[in-house]
Amino acid sequence: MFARPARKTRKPVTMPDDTRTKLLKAAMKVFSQKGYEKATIREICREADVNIALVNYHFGDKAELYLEVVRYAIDAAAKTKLLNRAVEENADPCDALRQLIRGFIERLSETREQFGFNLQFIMKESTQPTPALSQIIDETLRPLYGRLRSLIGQILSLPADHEKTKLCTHSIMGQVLHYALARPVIGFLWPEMKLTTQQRRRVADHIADFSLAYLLTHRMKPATAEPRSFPRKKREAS
Amino acid sequence: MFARPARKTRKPVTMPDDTRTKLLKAAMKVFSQKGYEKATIREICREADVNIALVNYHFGDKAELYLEVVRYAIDAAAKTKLLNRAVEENADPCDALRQLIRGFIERLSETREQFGFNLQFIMKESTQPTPALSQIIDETLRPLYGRLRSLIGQILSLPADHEKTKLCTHSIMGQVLHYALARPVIGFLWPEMKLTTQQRRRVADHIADFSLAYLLTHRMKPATAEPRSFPRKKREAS
DNA sequence: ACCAGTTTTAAACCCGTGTTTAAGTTTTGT
DNA sequence: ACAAAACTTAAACACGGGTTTAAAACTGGT
Repeated sequence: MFARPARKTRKPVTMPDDTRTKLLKAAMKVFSQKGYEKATIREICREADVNIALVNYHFGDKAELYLEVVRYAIDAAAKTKLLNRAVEENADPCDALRQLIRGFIERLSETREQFGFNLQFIMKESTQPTPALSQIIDETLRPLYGRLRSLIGQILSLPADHEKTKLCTHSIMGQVLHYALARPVIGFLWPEMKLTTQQRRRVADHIADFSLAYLLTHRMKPATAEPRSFPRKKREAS
Repeated sequence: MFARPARKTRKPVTMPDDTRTKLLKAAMKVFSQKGYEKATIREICREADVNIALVNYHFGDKAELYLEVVRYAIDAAAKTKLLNRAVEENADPCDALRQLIRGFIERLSETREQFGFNLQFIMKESTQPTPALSQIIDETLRPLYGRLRSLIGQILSLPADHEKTKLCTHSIMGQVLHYALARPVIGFLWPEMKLTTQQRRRVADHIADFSLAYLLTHRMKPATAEPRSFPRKKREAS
């Protein structure tokens, strides 16, 4: 409401260690578990074993702490280039797509890992966007979306921003996100379905098969003549 | 904490009209827009043009009001048998599936309509389940899930509880829910994409085409010999 | 007209939230 | 060694949430 007490020492001279990062880690954990709204700064501070006032001292307010956590997570995510590699290493766009889906699902699933839940993060806010949402999307989801689109465009022999390309892209994203987002619902409907490592792989391959069935039969220029039967269970090392 | 002032007149002798239903309608609206947590009793009462204390007088507390709203919505949903009709009226399971997807997307999209957002309701809770979730799923989502599964099982010539059947079912549900759930995300990635009535239809048909491509080429018994080319843009009256 | 029961009202209550204060303690530069 | 800056602490503050109260207004029956 009124002016904040002029304490804006963003980056102190000391090592960027101790309290600030303790808070970041704790916040990361709590935010990802509870979501922005339900996460309380008291719990974060308890988790970090730190005084309540310190989050305001170091970050200003809850929203800025959240943004900082997001940046932190994004940074960590940028280092795991799994998804990019999938595209670069595979000449065949179909293989790249399959790989991309696998990596995506892997990332979405490993919630407990230290840097695994970036995207889960994103989606948790998706039904009621936070101010951070647009930034998150800009910095992580949009490039991935573009990559996916150009890949699918390749397969379809269509431009990346063609409507059909986009529809297909969202069809695939929808399937992938479903398993990450609606887990509780799936749990009720399909109790035996635990997302173990193997099953994740099965699910990913299913999504790839399911989607390629359409993509391969709807390419615009059937360059290699007739729509050949699909390489359904084309397994390969990750 | 301690005993509630013994006012439990669930159904008064007077017509079940006025205040109680005003509250139900308002609560339905607000809950569906904001979700359980962020919806405030004060806003609901303001919306219903009614005193704050009345929700506690008529329903006990917020949770019971919520449950009552859920029951109300389920009841309303049961009356609109759009989805069931889609199955009964179409001999061809593919047509039934397309119709089902259309109806599903329609239901999910028309948030403003009086009884449109039952399912939106459900999904909003899916990332952070409320106590009501299990009941909702049992009473509405599960039968729909079963219907979808048996339909897909028919197309695939597989039992309804075969793993592949389930995977395909979730693939389709994933796509459909994606457009309802992750709307904000889609909005960022694809700003031109407004879900108008026509575009909803396009999306629904795309999902149907996209999914049938796989289903029709992976039936177990290719009863009618070769996998015939798909009836891609098979429009028909709703 | 009166009364008992039901419904409504305005005002509070209690609690948890994010935030701030004012005073302490530690660290740092000189 | 000493002062200034950085950091930490315990305690409050302000606000909004759900809930409750006690009294007023409204019924319907006799």
